[in-house]
Parts: sequence; C-alpha cells; structure tokens
Amino acid sequence: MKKIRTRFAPSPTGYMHIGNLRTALYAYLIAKKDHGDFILRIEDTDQGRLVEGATDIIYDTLKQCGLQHDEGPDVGGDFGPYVQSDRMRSGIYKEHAHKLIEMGKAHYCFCKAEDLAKMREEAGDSFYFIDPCNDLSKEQIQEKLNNHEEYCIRLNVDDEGTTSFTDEIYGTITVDNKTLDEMVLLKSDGFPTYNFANVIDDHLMEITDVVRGNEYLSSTPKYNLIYEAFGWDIPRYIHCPPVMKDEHQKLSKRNGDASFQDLVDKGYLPEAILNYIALLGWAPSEDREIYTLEELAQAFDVKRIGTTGAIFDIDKLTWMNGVYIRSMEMEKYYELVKPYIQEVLEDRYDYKLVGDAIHDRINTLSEIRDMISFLDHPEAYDDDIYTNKKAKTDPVLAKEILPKVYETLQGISEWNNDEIFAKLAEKASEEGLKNITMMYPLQVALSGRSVAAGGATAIASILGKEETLSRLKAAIDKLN
RNA sequence: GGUCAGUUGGUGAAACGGUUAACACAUCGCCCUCUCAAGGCGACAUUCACGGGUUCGAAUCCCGUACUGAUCACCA
Repeated sequence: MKKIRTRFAPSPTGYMHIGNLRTALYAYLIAKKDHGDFILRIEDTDQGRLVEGATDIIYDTLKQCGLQHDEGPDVGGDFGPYVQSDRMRSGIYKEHAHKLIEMGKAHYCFCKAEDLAKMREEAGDSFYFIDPCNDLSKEQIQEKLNNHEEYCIRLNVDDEGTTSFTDEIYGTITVDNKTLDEMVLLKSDGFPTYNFANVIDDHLMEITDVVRGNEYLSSTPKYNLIYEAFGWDIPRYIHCPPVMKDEHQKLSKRNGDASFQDLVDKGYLPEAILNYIALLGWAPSEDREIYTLEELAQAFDVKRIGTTGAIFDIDKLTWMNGVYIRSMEMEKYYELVKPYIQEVLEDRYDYKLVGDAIHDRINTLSEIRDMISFLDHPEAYDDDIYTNKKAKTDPVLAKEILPKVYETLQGISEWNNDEIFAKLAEKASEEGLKNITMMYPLQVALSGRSVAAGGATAIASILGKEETLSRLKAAIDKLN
C-alpha cells in the first residue's frame, strides 16, 4: 500500500482560526495514524491578498501545537513550508497549463475579466458562460498571441454526462457536467488559480488524502476534471464539516472570533486546545475525551468524522484546560504559573506556595491574576464579612476567636500549611468549635475577603509568620 | 434561482432495525470540606426537524415537506 501523505494548504491571511487549525490537525492525524507524511504548503497565488508575516503565524502555530511537517525546503537546518509563489518561479504551473493545451484539454481565452464581470452582473442568476474563444481558429489564436494580447488558459469541459466522486465522509456525490464551467487554470497575470495550483501540487507532492473544509465539496468535481485531463490518479477526499460560532455562522476573523493565538493569550494550553478541537466533529469509538496528540493519532478514524458543523463551546474548552492543568507534573505547572504569579506579586511570596493554593481552582492561566489578589494587604473591608452562616460566625464572635488564633499561631515553630492547620484544628477542638468557625475569621482577617483560594491556612503559610501575625493583630485592633 | 449537502437535549455527541436514547460540558440539587474550588453522588430528551411509508419492531431503511449550510469568480 502506498504511503499516506496529507497536506495542510492554507492561504496566508494573517490569522489562524480554529476551524483551520482543526483541518490541519485532522490532516496530521490521518497521516500519522499510518506513519505517513504531513506536508505544509502555503497557497499564496493571489497577489492581491498578500498579508505581511502571515506565513509565520501559520508556521509558528503549527509548531506550538506539535503539528510538525515532515518535509519542505531547507531553512537553516529545519524544514520550511512549501510556498506556491516560490514554486511558481520554476514555471511548473505554466508548463502544466500549456501541456493541457497541447493535449487538447485546455484552450487560450482572450476574454477580458472586466467584461465577464459586467456580463455576469447584468445577467444575474441566469448567467451561463460559454467561452467564445473555443471557436477561435489556430491562426486567430496565433495572431492574438503574436499581438501580445492578454490571455488566460481555461480547461475544456464537455457539457455531456455527469461526474461523480466519493468523499470519505459524505459518500458518493454526483453532479451534472452542465453545472461545471470552463475554469481558469492560468490567470492573465501568469499566476495559476488556486484550484489549478492545488491540483498540480497535490499530484506532484504525491498527496494521497486531500483533507479540507466542506466548502470545497461542490467544487471537487472541477478538480477531478483536471486530474482526468492529465490522466492522473484522483486522491482520497476527506471534506470536514465547519467549526461554527453559532447555529448560523462559522468561526471567523470577520466575526471577531478568537484565533488560536488569542486563546493562548487568554491562558489556554495548546495541548488542551488541540484535544478539544479534535472532538469538534469527530468522536472516538471509546468513551474517553482526554487524549495526547500521539493518542489521538492512534485513535483517529476518518469514518467517525461527522457531517454537521459543530459549535465551538468555550465552556467545555475551559473545563478541559482545567483538566490539563490539574493533571500535569507539578514542576511543569510551577514553571507555567510562575510568570503569571510574579506579574502580580513580583518576588514578595514563594510562587510555588501560591501555585499550590490555586492549583485546583484555575481552569485558565489568565484567571491567576484576579485570583491571587487575596494576598494583597487588606485595605478597607466591612466587618460584616465576618458574618457567615455556614461558619456560624459574625463580627462579635470573631472578636472573641481571633485572639485565640493569634496565640495559637504564635506558638507554631514549623511554619507550613499542614502544621498551621493541625495546630488550629487542635485548638478548635479544645474550644469545642468546628474547624470552620476558627478558620473563617482567620481568612477574613488576613485577606479582608469572604472568598480566598486555598483558605486561611494556605494564606498564612504564603504570607509567612511575621506578616500573618501582623495582619491578624491589625484585624483584632480593627474589631475593637 | 440552479446544484450539492446536512438536521439526536442549551453545547459536543453515541447508537450502525429490537437499550430505560451512552458519555462529556453547562445548569440545578445533595455530600465532603478551612471560604471558593476540586472530588463524589444525583436530576435534566416519554423522544431523535415534520408528515407519510416499509417492518412484528424505525432515531436508525424509503419517499415527500420544512429549515439550515455550501457552491455557482482570472478569491483562496
């Protein structure tokens, strides 16, 4: 069996959206499942749409995601992406277009693009283009060529019959050849059209499985006409349903939807994003949702890709991101969290202790900023927050309890969370109080907040004995 | 408008002619607990867009209707 080769062929628009990334992921997984090759090819044949730095965004995103391509031009010892505008310099697209003319499968067209656009506009929906250039004689064509008249090259299409193909997801689709127009292969600026370059490159790069968005489903028969004209093998087609913003709209830059980079900036992990989007439009055969990239490649099955657009649900991604955070190695977690913590606290407290306190409480890294504000010195707060019905506390009771807490804490020599908790719990039981009745007032005294990640003892352990005692003293004074 | 495709809960989805229609997110309860989380347990579609048909039996097969999307460029 031939080695599987897939490719991701984006046009550089300067924005890597989630739907695109997922297409790249699927192409990657399909290749890797069978130890095949994954190729990156930038399709930039539209000179009017060039965006500065757009290729880098695509390249960097794939790299961050671990979707490494297996070949490409040498870029400082690394594989760069194939770029169509570079490939064009060798003249391959032009050559192939002219070859089709020689074979009698394509023809020169001297119609002006502006004129066609005008005709189309006037005719509206009923527009049907029959290229008059089909009727030109050899001599007429040669004469126009000699006069350097602008031309494009169009594929010859026979109106008779039907064309059908099989998509791995949507099944067999048949269309009337009458609905297929004589597509432009080579534009008058000498550039190939996307459709043409796409077919030439896919064939030359020996792509076995064409993975792309289902918006290409209806134009696939046109592609096949090109393959057939050359007598080439038609690849396996895998058209993926779109990733939607809501019931009606796709996720897109125009709608201001988050790109991959936006999500990363919001504190989502690339692994979690990839894992989540794999599940948009594909379902594993086993009852499981958390997969590494390698595991996805193992489990992936084209047959289980769905046919309907899936709505991107940020809540589920958030949950999954939390799963990744909670299950990663602690050392890795500390490193990840460190810059976010230091951004707010600088070096005032041990970032690992802070990390421990919030570990089970964050789903995204960017939540850290707000969450650790409980470590700020309590400015002004209302004593009413001592009132808590679960702890059965109020300011009056707090005033009674806090001095006992102070005394207990003062006697602790080994200052860490466990020790602090143990001693306070012991004291609580001596006093015949529930733990919470003692802990809650401490939390309020130290943070000035009714909600603080980690709880009273975690805050105390982070603050250190001196700072804890000083804040506690201030809180007691405040109550008097 | 022509052509092509799709339609299971708020969301992602499973099921491949016979189940109480899995599972996960979200939501809502309860438990645990040092607040909040995390974790545990439970509730949440009498029903698979609608209408017919085939069948002992249909979310699953067939035919219509409705709705949604894609496509009809010298854009990709």
